[in-house]
Amino acid sequence: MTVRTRYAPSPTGALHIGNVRSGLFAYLFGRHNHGTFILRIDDTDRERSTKESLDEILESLKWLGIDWDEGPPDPGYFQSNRFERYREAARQLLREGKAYPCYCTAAELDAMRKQAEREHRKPGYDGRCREKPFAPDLELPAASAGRNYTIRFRSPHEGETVVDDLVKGRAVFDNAELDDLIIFRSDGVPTYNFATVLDDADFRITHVVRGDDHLPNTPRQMQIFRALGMEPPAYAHMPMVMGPDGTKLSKRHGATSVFAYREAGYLPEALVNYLARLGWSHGDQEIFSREELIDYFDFDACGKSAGIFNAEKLLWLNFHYMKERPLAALAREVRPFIEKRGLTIPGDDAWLEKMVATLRERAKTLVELVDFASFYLKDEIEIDPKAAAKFLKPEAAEPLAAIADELESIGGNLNEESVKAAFERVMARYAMKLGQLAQPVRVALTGGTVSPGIFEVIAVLGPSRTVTRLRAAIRRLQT
RNA sequence: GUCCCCGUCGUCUAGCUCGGCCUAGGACACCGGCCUUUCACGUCGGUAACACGGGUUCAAAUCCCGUCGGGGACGCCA
Repeated sequence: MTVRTRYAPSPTGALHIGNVRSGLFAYLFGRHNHGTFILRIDDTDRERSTKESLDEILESLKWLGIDWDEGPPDPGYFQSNRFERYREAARQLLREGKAYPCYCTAAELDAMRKQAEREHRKPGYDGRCREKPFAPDLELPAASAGRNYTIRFRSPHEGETVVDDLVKGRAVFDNAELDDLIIFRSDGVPTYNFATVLDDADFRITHVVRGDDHLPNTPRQMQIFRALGMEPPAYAHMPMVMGPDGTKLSKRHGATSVFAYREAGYLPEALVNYLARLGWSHGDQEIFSREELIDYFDFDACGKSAGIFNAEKLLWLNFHYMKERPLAALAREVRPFIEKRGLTIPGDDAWLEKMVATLRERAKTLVELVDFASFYLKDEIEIDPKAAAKFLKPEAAEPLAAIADELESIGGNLNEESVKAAFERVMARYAMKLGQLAQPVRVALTGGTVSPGIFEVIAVLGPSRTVTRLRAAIRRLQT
């Protein structure tokens, strides 16, 4: 049997990193088994579904490198195009007496829930319309017809439903606990639990991989499968991702969308590696290529407990992947972040690569790298007054002038080696240590006391900007 | 409240299936040393956990029971 897995996001908002992790696991399991990975769009809620969020979801998945074998743009993979199929299935259940109309109003249901809560029972539907007679060829509700009833699934009350979960193990639900859920709303729209079952059935999904917040839905979905005369697929419920406060990760925990991480200068490999490693492991290994992830992925190696999202570890992984990227590729990634700030790059690709090379071990994200790069990119630098007070003192003027002259005469032959030689000559002349000369130069060239190695900085900056800045600093300390 | 799930360093985890190799390993973070022109990188070292209580056993992080704690679900949302 060929494995078929699916990911079924709702286009009602940004693609959330907690949510996309379930998709990643479904993808990895599918690929690991040389199966088919399907993307399906759960857009039954037409009110909240938007084209924008659909586009964002698709683009986020592509950015992460999660590619699907079946799905959009094929219209057959949108729930909104499958309504007739859901209606047909609902009519079948009605004919067979496995579903029934419910005429309760929202207010009645609400009162029912409150009552149950008072009596310390599970709030749920009490089945008051369950035994009312109805015509087996009853029309389905429709918004246009204004039919004021819903269709409920007649859930078996006897026995129990067993979920043999691939991650969690066996979970047993007493059928008496499961109330009759609505499968069709009064406006003629099928509900999630019903549409999902039909989709999983029709697309011949063999393994449903999703977050464990869906575990309580599973016995209900299994019952619907059986009522429809089909066997349910296998289920794998992944533990959820929590925020630092230990509750379900949500917007109030800060950046949670895939786009937000892309904009913050993260590399997709880092996010994928992090998400995969949260809740799954392969011995002591921390770094995984996509191929390794696919090779090693297995539900047996998935943990059962929820994990807290740790931004620091993601940062460390991102740093790792930035160092690992070939320089030219990293420079290409950096470019748009520079442009986004309205800065221009004063050199060609080779220059940009040299610049990036000096910064890549000092930045954990692309954004941070560009933050550090501003002294390379701007014509006018701002000198930190505290740094100036400490290093740009009158006695620095002479050596600074000397190094400026040296560098000016090197001119076009300037490189790390020739800069180093120039520094050594000046240090010898004034009997200085490298630190005594390097710090004032650093402040003059970068505006602060922290930067890449001073020889590299000068080599990247080039003779003319270097000399200009040195002389500006000399003028500054003389006034 | 009811049902379901979960419980190893602050965090992610290895070990738990088949009890002894665990004076519990790795990673992030943190602290300290080294390297050093600053900051980083790197490198070396350190602090830090089997939720608790009962069993079973010669022996339990590993098996059983209970307690406590955390999370999730209880919608004409998905």
